[in-house]
Amino acid sequence: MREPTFLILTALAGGPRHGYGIIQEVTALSAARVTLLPGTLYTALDRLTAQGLVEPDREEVVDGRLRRYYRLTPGGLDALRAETVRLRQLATAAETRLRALRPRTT
Amino acid sequence: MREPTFLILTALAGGPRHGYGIIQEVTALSAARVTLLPGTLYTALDRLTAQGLVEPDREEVVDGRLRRYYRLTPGGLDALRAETVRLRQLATAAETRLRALRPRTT
DNA sequence: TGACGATGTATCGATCACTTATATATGTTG
DNA sequence: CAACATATATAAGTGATCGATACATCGTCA
Repeated sequence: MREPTFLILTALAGGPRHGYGIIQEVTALSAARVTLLPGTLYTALDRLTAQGLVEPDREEVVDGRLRRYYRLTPGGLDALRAETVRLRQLATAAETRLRALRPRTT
Repeated sequence: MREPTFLILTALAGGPRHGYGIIQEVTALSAARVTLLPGTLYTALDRLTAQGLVEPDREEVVDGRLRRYYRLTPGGLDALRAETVRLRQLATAAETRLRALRPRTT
């Protein structure tokens, strides 16, 4: 799973969101480091839906504009949990080696 | 940067390694979760060399077989550090949301 | 009123890292 | 002598993302 996909699932862990809302949420939770492009978002939502990690929630019309909401499935939540563990393990493994590289330089 | 690339840099943070040695190192530090394939490794080494993150170290012949060693460049070390911070932040952001999802279920 | 930017969804082509498969060669082990 | 570990290399294919474009509504500003 790549970064944009991971961030989409993370955003949806905060509750159902519509596409544009996910973009804003991802911008916020990544401290503006990642800005989802429409091409990435909507193809990812289709793919995640096909994989059963995400599902349509509801549709609303606000100010004449359609909002299509999505939510995490139980499987999507599991996938997010597993992926989070994986990322933390990767980070920890690298941090251990980086720390060993400068043993008390101070 | 994808997982295999990250693990290659992490392996090289432990000192210069030759290709096959990197494969073994990555298997070890990922707890056998990731097994680098030759196609992934050698194309990644070429790419990382072209990007200046890795450079040739030395060559040895052991038991009639060539070993081509690589080492991290200062830029490669910086990239690994930055990437590690990024992964840690991603994991932390997701963990925060996952924790909020079940507030003291016990 | 007319242009621009924010909101909102959609799709196509290109890129890039990775996978899969294959190739070649040597040393060790059964 | 066959199978496996060691060691490097490359070509074809896949899949997620990027970049670009498209279309429509609403609010703002000149």
